[in-house]
Amino acid sequence: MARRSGSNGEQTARDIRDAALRLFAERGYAAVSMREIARAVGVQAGALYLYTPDKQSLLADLMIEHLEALLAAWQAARGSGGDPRSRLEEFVRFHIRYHLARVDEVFIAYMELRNLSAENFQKVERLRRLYEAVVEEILHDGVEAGQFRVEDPRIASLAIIAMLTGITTWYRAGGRLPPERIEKIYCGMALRAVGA
Amino acid sequence: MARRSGSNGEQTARDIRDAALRLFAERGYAAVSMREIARAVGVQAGALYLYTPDKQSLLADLMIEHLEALLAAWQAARGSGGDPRSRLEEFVRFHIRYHLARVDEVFIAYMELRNLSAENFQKVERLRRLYEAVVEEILHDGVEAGQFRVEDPRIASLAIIAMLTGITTWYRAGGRLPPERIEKIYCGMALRAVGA
DNA sequence: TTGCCAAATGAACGGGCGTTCAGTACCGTT
DNA sequence: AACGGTACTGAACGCCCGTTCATTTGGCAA
Repeated sequence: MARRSGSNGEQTARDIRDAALRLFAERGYAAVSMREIARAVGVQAGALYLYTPDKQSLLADLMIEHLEALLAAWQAARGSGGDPRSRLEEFVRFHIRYHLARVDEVFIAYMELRNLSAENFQKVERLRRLYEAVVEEILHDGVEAGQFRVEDPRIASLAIIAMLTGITTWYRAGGRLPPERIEKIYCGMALRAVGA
Repeated sequence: MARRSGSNGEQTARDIRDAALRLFAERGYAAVSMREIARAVGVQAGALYLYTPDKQSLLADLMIEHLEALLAAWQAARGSGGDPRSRLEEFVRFHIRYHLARVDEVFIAYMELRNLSAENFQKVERLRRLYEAVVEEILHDGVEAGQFRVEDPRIASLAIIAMLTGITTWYRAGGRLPPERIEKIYCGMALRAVGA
């Protein structure tokens, strides 16, 4: 056998991406071998190299694509302005909804930073900071408008993001609380945390 | 060469523990080899097996010892009672102080859960839940006493712990903010988050 | 000085790793 | 029916992995 009947390059590319995402999230980048990814896709290990230059890039691409999609989704979802209080609420709801639908991507983007090359790490770090800046700006505006009571907007933004992203470590679809309920609870906590 | 002059079993055991801790935290359990740990200690890989049955146990011991020490430290540090508000503040300050002094242990206990055997995972999970229960109980008491406004004590405790533990991902000794300042900022946010 | 235990060596085991590449099967076009 | 490109195989490369074990050395007591 060589080429299999009905095979198609674009489909295989997607399959590889999906398998790598799932396996990396389940067991960690370093613990997953190229042969395992290949087996999950249904090809030999060598075939993976038609779609990625190396294992590193497979990971880096997953992370970068995730963060770029996250930022793009926020740009698309955010309203045109409004007061800081409602902007923060909008952000919290967006963040939770987006992250709960993509637990694997989020997990990887958090856990596998140290397996990136210096170059890829910088790219990811830049995107992450852009996202953090979204919250920081809202908090900053809220302080200026006298709506929030925050000692240090940078720290507060990190605290809120950590609080929200922590959900992905325990959330299971069909668990005790439905997503809307979780959204509401965290909204309340985040707003109160910044004195709104 | 076989035994080296001045060598001592207990010292080597400590050295192995410390090297494993540092390397696992730096690069991840799966990415660190027994030979690397041995090199950091200054022995051959085979010598490690005089001190640990296998690589797994090295990781599991680090995590279990950390969590047991954390719980013991809280028992020793906690006051005799007081109202929920001051108990929560006491907890937040304790948590931050303890965690900032042990970033490597915390990092490992967070990141390497999936590299544990089922048996070791359960042990660790049990200890982690005991620690989470500390916060949950404070919140529960605070709600009963009418001091806190919390929709779901379990969720709120996870949210607070996630917020606090997130500090370890960006904190660097000698950074912009001194630990006392960080303590104060997070204390304010945590208390406000639960409506205190 | 001999004997013994503790502490460690270093070689070996079987196996898996990421990656490369010459060769091959399938497919759409001519 | 022949062809050319796309998609893939399967074997091989050199290397590193966790773990075991017979052997060697250092220190101490008799």
